[in-house]
Amino acid sequence: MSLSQTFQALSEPNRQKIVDVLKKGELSVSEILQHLNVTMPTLSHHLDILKRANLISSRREGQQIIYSLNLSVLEEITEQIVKFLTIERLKN
Amino acid sequence: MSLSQTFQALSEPNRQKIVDVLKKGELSVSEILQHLNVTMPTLSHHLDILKRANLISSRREGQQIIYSLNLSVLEEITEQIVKFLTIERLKN
DNA sequence: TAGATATTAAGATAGTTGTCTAAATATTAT
DNA sequence: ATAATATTTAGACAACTATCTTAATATCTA
Repeated sequence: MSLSQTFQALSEPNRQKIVDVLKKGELSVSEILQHLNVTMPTLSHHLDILKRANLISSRREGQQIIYSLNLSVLEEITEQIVKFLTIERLKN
Repeated sequence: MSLSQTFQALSEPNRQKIVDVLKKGELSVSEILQHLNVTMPTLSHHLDILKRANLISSRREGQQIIYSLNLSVLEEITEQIVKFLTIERLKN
């Protein structure tokens, strides 16, 4: 999973919102939809992008598909980003 | 400066490379160019995007324009991103 | 097995992005 | 002043993205 793909996945406001609402716990597609101003197919598309970036996972539960954050992946990504954005300088 | 704009600025591989080479110190446009496979105008465009995202600054030095990272901004952004990607959970 | 509910897939379209070439601007040196 | 060097601006274009409507698929319930 490349850092570019991660940044790209997170660069869209709706997708940031999805990550944000999933922090509180897993949700079905319909539940996520209530937090956004897009149609179901558009949401589905965004979920697909986040899934390909390995940021979220889904499982079927009866009629519904439940999405949740990949917590361990998020931790790794956070580390990677910190490493990328941190400049090693001489300490005084 | 929004988190979306930051992510968007950093989602392009050439721009990541620019940030990366500037970690070692400030460079002129021509010097940065040597690390990338694009034309000068394309590089100029990417520098503009990074500048608008407040990630880099430029100053003229004679015939050259010298670019450098905005270190304090990078630190703030890192904090923001960590905050965004970190999920507060109950500790056992 | 129908009908209802939930989600994804397909196809179209407008807007955005990355790239280039050519031209303009700014500084230095002759 | 003119020419040379360094960088940005303008304009064009192909590729990509976000969005929608319509259609297809999957599951549950009666």
